Amino acid sequence: MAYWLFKSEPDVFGWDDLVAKGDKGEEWDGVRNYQARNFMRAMKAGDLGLFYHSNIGKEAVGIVQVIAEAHPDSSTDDPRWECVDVKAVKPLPRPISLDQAKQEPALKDMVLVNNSRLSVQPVTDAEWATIMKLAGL
DNA sequence: GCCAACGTTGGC
DNA sequence: GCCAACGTTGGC
Repeated sequence: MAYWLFKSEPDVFGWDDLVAKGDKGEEWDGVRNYQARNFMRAMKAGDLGLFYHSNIGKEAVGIVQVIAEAHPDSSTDDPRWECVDVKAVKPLPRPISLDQAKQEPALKDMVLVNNSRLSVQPVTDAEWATIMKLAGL
C-alpha cells in the first residue's frame, strides 16, 4: 500500500465535487507534468491519498482512494498523458494546513512543503501516519 | 495581483 | 545537446 497526495484548486474541482461523484469517483485528468504522471503510473488500485486544496484553503481536507490504475487521459488526444481514477473515502476531521505541515518536524521533508508545484506527490508511510494522527483519525 | 520557482519549448 | 525565453503554478 502506497500513499499519495493529489492537489486541486477547489474553485475548479474541490473535495465537495469529488464527494458528489460518489463511489464511481472521477478521472484525475489534466495532469501535464511527467513527474506527476509517473507517480500516477506507479499507483495501484486501493492506494490511498490526501486531497489537498491549493490556493484556497491550502490544506489537506480528505482521503481519497485509487479505484482505477493509469489509463489514457480522456481530456487529451496526446498519448503521453495518463491518469488514474479516484473516489472520496472520508473527510479529515481536522484538515491539515500547509502552515501546520511546515511547523510539524515530522513533515518537514514532505514534497508538499518543499516542492509545492508538483500536483501529484508521494507521501511516505511515516508522513501518512503523522497526518492521520494530526487530522484526528 | 504579484512574483519566484520550476518545467517545457525551441533556436542554435 | 545546451540554454535562453517563455508559460504556468501556487504561496504570499
